[in-house]
Amino acid sequence: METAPSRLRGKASWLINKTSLHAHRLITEGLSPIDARGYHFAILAALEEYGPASQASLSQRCGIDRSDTVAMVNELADQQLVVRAPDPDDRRRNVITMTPEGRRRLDQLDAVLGEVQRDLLAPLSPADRERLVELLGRVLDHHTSSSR
Amino acid sequence: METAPSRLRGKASWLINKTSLHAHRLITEGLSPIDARGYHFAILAALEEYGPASQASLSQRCGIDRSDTVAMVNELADQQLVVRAPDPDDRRRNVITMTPEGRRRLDQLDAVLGEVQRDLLAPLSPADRERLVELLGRVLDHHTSSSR
DNA sequence: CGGGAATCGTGGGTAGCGCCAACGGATTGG
DNA sequence: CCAATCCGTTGGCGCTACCCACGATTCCCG
Repeated sequence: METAPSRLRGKASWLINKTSLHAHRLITEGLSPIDARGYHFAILAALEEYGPASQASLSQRCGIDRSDTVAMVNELADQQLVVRAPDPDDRRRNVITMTPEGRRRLDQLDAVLGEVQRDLLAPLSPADRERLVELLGRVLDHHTSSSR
Repeated sequence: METAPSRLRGKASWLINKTSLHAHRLITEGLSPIDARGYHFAILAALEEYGPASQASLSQRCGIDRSDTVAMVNELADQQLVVRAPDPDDRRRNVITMTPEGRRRLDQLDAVLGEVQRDLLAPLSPADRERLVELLGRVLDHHTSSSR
């Protein structure tokens, strides 16, 4: 196999993009057999951590576009993992609530994604994995706080 | 600002995907004003490091699909940064050669992308940036060697 | 209290990226 | 010499992340 140019290998943006592709592939491979996708996990996780919420706050918390959130909530509602009801206090809003099935589904997705993390970070020691997560978290915090 | 669910923040795949998006945004913002794109840099870098090459070896080295390489070489050739000529030794192949303008362009793109790296990794110390690049490099090596 | 600004859900559309299928021309290997 | 392979090229697909526009609702302020 021919090696990648060292100028590329040294660019963090290149490494991140390529790694992101691998991660994305692993995720869809792991999730599509059980008819799920990454966004489902994000939304369920937000519901579990913060309780019932409007679609707007879900999309803001998960970094998903409002339009796309509609589709995700549709899918989750179709699978009875979530209930969408108009908010009596503010009739512009929908209140999205996780069902018990949704709660179970969240655990299932978390297990699958945990497996994916292990595959993805296979060559790294536990300490190195933590270090990577910490570094990326710092980068992400910086960019999401400065842009908002 | 509402915080992302901790279940998401702990997943390396999520952090990587989000960071990749920021990187991608910074890159296109930096490159589109000068009518360039990330792939251009990749191909020029490969040509500089390994000399004239066929499109097939370029796409393999850069991890770009053969189809997309055609378009990229078209764009680079339109801008006189690269010359495409049939290979007399193997008439299936084209030999792609970087022009002096291409060489200069490579330096320009490298400068812009260097700036992007600085913006992207702004919150990290030089040592941390190196660490991040090293960790991602290990991950990437593992996945590209095991799949090929 | 009234009306303009902002918010929410929703539908529609767009652009780029990564990928695959297929083909004709050329070369290689058995 | 025939089959398998390689190379460049075209065309198309699916997904993701966006953006805009719209009606309905609520908020804010004069």
